Amino acid sequence: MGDVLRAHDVAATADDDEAGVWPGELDEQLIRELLSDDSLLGSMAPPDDGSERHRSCDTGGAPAAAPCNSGGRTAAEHEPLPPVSASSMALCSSYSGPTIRDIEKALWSRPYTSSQRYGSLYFRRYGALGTAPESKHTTKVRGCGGGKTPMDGYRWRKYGQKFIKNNPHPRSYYKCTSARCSAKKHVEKSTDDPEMLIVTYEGSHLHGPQTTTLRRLQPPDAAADLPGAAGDAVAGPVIGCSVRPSYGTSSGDDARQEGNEPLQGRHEGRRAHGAVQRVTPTDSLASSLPHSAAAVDATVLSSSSLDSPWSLEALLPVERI
DNA sequence: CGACTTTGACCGGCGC
DNA sequence: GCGCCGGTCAAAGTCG
Repeated sequence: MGDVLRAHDVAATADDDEAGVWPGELDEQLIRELLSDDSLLGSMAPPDDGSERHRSCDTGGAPAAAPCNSGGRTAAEHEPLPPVSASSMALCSSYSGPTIRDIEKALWSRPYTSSQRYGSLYFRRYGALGTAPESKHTTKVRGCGGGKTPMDGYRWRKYGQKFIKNNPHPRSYYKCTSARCSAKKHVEKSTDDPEMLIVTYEGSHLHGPQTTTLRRLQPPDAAADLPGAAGDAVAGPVIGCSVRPSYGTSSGDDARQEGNEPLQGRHEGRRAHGAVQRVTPTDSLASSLPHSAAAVDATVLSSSSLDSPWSLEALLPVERI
């Protein structure tokens, strides 16, 4: 992490001289605000052993959950963490999500150097929130049973769905629910193999993986035997397949929708533009009830993914496109 | 009631 | 200029 800090400091200094487009103070203030969020704090546990147990970004293909912007944990390392509540302690004690090392690696997996990254020209052109073209990446993941999308530790809000030309399956559009985070993704089934989902991430997260909101917590009976759901409530970010019924993160819901065939009759005529499909609550519920956990692809919820939910194994980029 | 999804409409880029 | 297409918006609906 020290490397990140150093790079950040150097870059900030350089930028202050040049244009002040990306002042370090602003950076840290922003991060500090983001980290002040309880849900985020819970997910930002201290590194455990710093070992190579988590290989989140080794491949450079961790787009799925890599908070690849803003120096991630920088401010938190500068500042002592605020006192944590008992619940936060509980969160941390059972936390098995990304470590600082993961975030660090994610940061350094970016295809540009620190000077490029913080260069004023770069930010003048693309803005400071990580929406540069370089931050767009596509991965191919295996859908969880029924075409469900593995959760990637972030909370997404669906804001659109559309049928794309030459693909019988709809593409769903998601934004990160975190305030000021510009990360987006869209998910669509592969035309070649409906079991495979093509997930395209655009922009970068300004924060670590997110827990779900307490309001959305699953009743114990429904979540108890579900690897992803069980960890959801107490163990930080959820990675893996969503088996949550109708609520939870959107990344699970997208799969819920995509697991159903489009309503041919109603929207066939306007597929190419604005075509949408409606999934009845009954269908979505049935397809995502606990029993479907048995259908979860073994490669998705491997033991390693349970140990380190934020690891890339859990994020399942079967193939980087 | 708030969070979230659905879905028709709208907008801008691009090729012809 | 026109039409196609992908991406986004926002009101309405859904759910617990």
